[in-house]
Amino acid sequence: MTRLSSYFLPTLKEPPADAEALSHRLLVRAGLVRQLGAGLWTFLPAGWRSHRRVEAIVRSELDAIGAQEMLMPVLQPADPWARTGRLPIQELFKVEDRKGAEHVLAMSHEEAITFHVARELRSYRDLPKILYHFQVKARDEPRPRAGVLRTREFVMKDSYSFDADREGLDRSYELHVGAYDRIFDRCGLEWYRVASDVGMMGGFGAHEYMAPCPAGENEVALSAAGYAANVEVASATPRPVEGLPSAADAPEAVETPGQTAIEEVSRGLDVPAAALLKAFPVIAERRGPVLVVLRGDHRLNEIKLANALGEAARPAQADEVESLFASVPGFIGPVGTPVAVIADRAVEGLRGLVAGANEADRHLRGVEPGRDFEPEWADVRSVEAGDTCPSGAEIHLEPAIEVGNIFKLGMRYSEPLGATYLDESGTERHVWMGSYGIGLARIMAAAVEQGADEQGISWPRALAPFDIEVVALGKPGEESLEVAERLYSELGAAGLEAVLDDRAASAGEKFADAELLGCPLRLTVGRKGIEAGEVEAQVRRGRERRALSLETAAEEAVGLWRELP
RNA sequence: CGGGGCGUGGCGCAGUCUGGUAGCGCACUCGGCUGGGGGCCGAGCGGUCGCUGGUUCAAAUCCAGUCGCCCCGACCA
Repeated sequence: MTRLSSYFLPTLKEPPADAEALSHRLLVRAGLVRQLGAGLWTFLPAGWRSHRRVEAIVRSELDAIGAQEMLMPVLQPADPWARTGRLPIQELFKVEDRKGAEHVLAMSHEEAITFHVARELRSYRDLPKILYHFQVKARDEPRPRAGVLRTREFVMKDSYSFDADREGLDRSYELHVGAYDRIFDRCGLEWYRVASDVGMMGGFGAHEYMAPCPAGENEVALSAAGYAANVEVASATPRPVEGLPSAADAPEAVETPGQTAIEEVSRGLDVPAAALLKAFPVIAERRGPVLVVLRGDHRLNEIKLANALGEAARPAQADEVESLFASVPGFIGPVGTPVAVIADRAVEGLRGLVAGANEADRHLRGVEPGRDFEPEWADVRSVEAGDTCPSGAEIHLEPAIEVGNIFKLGMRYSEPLGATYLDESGTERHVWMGSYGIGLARIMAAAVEQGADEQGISWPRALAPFDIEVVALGKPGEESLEVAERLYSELGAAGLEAVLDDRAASAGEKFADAELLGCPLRLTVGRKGIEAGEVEAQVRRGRERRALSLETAAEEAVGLWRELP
């Protein structure tokens, strides 16, 4: 019997002063987690129960798609990391053993799993395989933050798929899509699967699972029509420009002394910011100088630009603007520029625009893309609230936390680590891989953020540390404790995990702590209730109360519990 | 890595500017009352003032260094 009188659940009236994020404050206050160092967190008994519930859900859905659980070490020899080129990663913890041999603390397990697969899987008959484990990941984060949301050590479920060809990888990926959708549904989260950037690793496709919450580090673009994308890659139709100046036969120079900012030129010439052409001089790694042109009220999205260029680019320095772009910082524009121009699609078809004249204190008006300069068109701007999605619905932006990701790796690891197999014709081929991660603590934190109210946490039924909290009121020795214990046992017999508040504390303290801990259902047993033949039930979410009959309280409570979210 | 802030009983804070007996609330212990929304009375326990060095008759307070933690940004394979 789990009794609060002896359970290690140190609740706090006030959150630690340095806690800002809601989940951080509440997980600490409710006695679920404690900090050991920057980005290093201990899960106390009740917090670990929640964590394990998440784990159990993840495990059951992965097992259901035929994935096989295993376990790989955190401490690993550095050599495979050197071979895949990941050794220089800043976030990778490096350690030496007593002999001076280089090791790492794994931040993920592609190297380890591929190492094994390369040795053990030889034939197309051995494929496909999906392998996974729950393991601590170590990352030397430049900036841990927000409690358990971004830490230097955390438990992740990561699975890896191994297939003979691209079609096989697609199938393994789709299996994970299904499993992940079910996992986040079962966890009771509001979530979105969004297309994501494949990043510097390349790869063949990736999605992120995002849970909207105020402490989220990412931003997702959502629409009522079901559009969902990470702003890193989101694409949308811009709001039309209002008050565009009339078109001209040819660009005409105007004096704009000292007006280097969009806002200043807009005011000086009395045209909307959207009628300006914003020009970003960048230096691409291989292509060299490129002038990127956007609508004046839009922002450049560096990730989309890198994807459009097919390589990374950096902003040009002031001296480079003069030497390479033959222009003047603040007055740079696409008309007459000696370098290649990439223009955002939002300016396609617009006329009567204003652009920098590539001379100090002058702009051009009446500019028309396609006539006055010939750009390469690309979608390189950041979407913003008020844009419309492909189905025509308005887009809004929300902060969200990434709770999972799925990634088509291809042969990124099987090549350097020599993971090959012989196909039906006896030809040696590389294995096609995918990797799929889920952060367990982040699911907890997201659930807390999404469900909390003024009183504290309100867990989704599937993740609560306990299904039901039974509160026994009255002085020690009174009948209510006996009744509460009986109720606890009946709930256990019915398959629910309860916790009993048998502490010698006042009713107010017990209620406050129960609402802080956030179990979905609270049953209160007190003298008055017993005399009236009743037990009070309070649903945590909404805090609605109702009376249950003393005799059938357990049975009624189980029924009530099953209806909860 | 750039910017900002904070380290004083378990938690939240005051005291630092202007050097002179370390304080408050909560928590905790004991006794009593109360017993359906953090209740009341009384008596207690508990602090190397992050650390090191310096200045001074005297340092939580001034100076130098250092460590730790938080927030914003950058970064986030």
